[in-house]
Amino acid sequence: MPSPPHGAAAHIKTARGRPRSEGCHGAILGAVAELLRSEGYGALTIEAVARQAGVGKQTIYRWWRSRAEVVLEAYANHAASRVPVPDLGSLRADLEVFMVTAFNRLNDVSGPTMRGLMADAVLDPEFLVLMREVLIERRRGALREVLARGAQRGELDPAADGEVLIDLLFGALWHRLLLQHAALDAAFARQIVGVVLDGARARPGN
Amino acid sequence: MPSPPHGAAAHIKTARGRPRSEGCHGAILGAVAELLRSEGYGALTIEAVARQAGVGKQTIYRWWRSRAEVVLEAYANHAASRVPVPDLGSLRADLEVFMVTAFNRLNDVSGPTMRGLMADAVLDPEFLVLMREVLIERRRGALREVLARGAQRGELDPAADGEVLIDLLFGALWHRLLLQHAALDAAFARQIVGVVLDGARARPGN
Amino acid sequence: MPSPPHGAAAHIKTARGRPRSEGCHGAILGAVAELLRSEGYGALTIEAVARQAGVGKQTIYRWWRSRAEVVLEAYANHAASRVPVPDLGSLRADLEVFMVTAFNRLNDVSGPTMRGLMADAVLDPEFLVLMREVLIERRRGALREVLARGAQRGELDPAADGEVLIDLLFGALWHRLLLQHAALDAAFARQIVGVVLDGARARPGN
Amino acid sequence: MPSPPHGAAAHIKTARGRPRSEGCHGAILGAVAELLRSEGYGALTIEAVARQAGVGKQTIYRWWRSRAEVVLEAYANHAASRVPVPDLGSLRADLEVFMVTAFNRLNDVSGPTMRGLMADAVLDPEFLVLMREVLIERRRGALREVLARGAQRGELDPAADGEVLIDLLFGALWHRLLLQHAALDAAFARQIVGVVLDGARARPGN
DNA sequence: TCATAAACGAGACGGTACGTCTGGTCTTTCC
DNA sequence: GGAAAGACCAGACGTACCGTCTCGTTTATGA
Repeated sequence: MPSPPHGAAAHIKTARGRPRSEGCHGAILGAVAELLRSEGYGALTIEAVARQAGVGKQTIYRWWRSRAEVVLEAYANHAASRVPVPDLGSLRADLEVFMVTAFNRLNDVSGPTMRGLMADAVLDPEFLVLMREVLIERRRGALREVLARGAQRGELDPAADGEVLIDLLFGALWHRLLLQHAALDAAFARQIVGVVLDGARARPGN
Repeated sequence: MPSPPHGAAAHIKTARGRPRSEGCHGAILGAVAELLRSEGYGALTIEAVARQAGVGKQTIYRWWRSRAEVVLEAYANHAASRVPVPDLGSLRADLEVFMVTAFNRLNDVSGPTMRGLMADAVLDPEFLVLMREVLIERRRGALREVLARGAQRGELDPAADGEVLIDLLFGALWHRLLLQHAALDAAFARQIVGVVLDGARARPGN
Repeated sequence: MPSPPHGAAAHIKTARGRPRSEGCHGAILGAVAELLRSEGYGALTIEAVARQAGVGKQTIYRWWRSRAEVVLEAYANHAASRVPVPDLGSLRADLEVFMVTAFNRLNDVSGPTMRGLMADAVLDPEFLVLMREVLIERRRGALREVLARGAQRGELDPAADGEVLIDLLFGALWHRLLLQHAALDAAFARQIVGVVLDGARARPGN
Repeated sequence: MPSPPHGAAAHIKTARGRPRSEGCHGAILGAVAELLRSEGYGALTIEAVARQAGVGKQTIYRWWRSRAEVVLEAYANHAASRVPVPDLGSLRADLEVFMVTAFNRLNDVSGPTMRGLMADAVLDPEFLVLMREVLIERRRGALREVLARGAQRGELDPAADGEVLIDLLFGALWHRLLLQHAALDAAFARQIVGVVLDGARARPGN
């Protein structure tokens, strides 16, 4: 993420005085990553980040508007910038791989962070917009690509609305991620892709 | 909700001391409803509830463990106790009606509350368990009933896993509710039910 | 009192960050004085002081450890810094004037405050030490001076222990102040000084 | 102390209903003594006493008005009922023995309790009256007796005011007890009695 | 013998204040 | 003139006691 966040916009002019320290910026993001790892999202307060990073609170507020925005950038930096788009020649295979890849990342480390970000987004409309743009939309785009490739191959009913399919697939993912009532595993990936492609309706000929 | 909440559990025996006042209990829930309506989930603090209800803070903590638990009970009391299960003779119709009914409730008033509850559940594992039990599971049960009726009628592929279908349908609902990137309307209900039943795969004969 | 109170100790070095606001410090002491006057020692809570001074509670705790310490400083500021030491050429006259002066101050305004401070000191050993240092010892010193002058003039029995005389005189003062069983008036001053100098023993020659 | 305390006054009439339990009364006083010993005056709350005594709070309030009143009675019960009045044939000896006896009791166990009672008395005028009556006045009376005996023997200057002497002697005692700046020991007893009887003034002939 | 009435243990109740924590903002000095 | 440091106002947090108020139960007296 390039991240000249809020306020800094349109600093095309000379930028007098001491330039903003990239070192600070990095130290803050590093502190966030460290705290997420060691204490969890709940313990992540602006004050704790400032302490951990050896930075004044004001410096954090100069670059970001809220805890959630810092975390979002720290998270985006480290892992999410590239969402790989599989291309195996089959829509079903592509979707399954895509979902399993996403599941794996969530199960490994990023699950708690994503859950925390979503919680903050729900309570903070301004951040919700940002998160949709830099996190959600990026992933929807990747999935959209997969679907488009399938459509080109003629694997998709032309009447199907891609956005709805994306809502179904990501919806199922987020549902289990947030509620934790069942695992995000390969079986689940296969099942939701199966239903979304084939439907659950009984068919005479089967 | 029957709700002899925490600590009071299983006091079938004598129940000594002054009994807890149902009046207080109700006043608190009423205050929560009022504050949710007038100020929103964010402004809902224990202190504000106590003030509004004319009650000591300790009295709230005596009945509930956290803000989220009070809200959950207030919400469950007023609207959620009865989840209607449509029975129109067709699985597709039943599902569509079920989803549209849910959407309407969310669009009318309970959307913000549900979003707030989910945010708290994500940050508080203890509450997550409670919320799954009294809110989520109740709704899943209703949907499960609808699916079971369809299966009995032979409308469902016997190989389909009901829980997965439920995750897909509720996942899509929660996804749009939380991210607010698109409306929860009848069209969306029709679309997701359509995909879940028929699949999005292109079919030669169609 | 110069008063860079607790925690700030020995900051001879640079003192980074925003310096503590003398304005706040003064506003708090002013609020304490005002509340003591209008509501009395009992009504003086940290929260009331913060409210009256337009200050956060934390700011009070940053400067002082307890209610009693704030009051002590407020009191010391306004009245006690200078304990006048009379010098009339006679030990008896000096002692009587000293005691009457002290009585007058207590009868006018500072009586209730001194009683409150003593009550807190009795229940809080840490504060007791502080109070002895900045309030009691200062006054004992003044009385010690008076006695020393008398001794120089040869008016005191060289065998007499000054500290014991001070305990007797201040003891009598505090006794009536705390128990309120009799007035602190000029007659009492004359009487205790008389006994302490002359004794109450019957003497043949008298 | 006979102690049919407050409210019960003048029940000449039949006294219907269940009579007050002497067992409770005793259990409460015992709990107070125990708590004073083990936790100190500061930790002594009505709730703690009720818990320790296995008694409802209301029962305590039925007999006494405040914490201080319970403590006062517990203290008076166990030690203070009899203030011994020495009679050795000499005023000086009687006074010294009286003071040393008092000092010893304070140094042994009752010091903290007396200090706590005084702190409460200072903050609670109603209790101050009670404490003067049942604690202070009793002791002043004993000392008054000693002085009267001395006067009868012609050992006291007839012009001396006994109350002032008492204020001086008890004042010195309380002063050191409350401020803890020096020990209450036999030397101090001898010194204050010496000054009060002989005076500290230099005398030509001595 | 049984009704009345007060005391009892228990603990919920409305309050008040506590001391702590965090959020955002501001005000210094240092670089 | 940016940045660290940290003081500032504000206000919620959860806890501790306060003194009062129900409860159901117990223990007396008096009808």
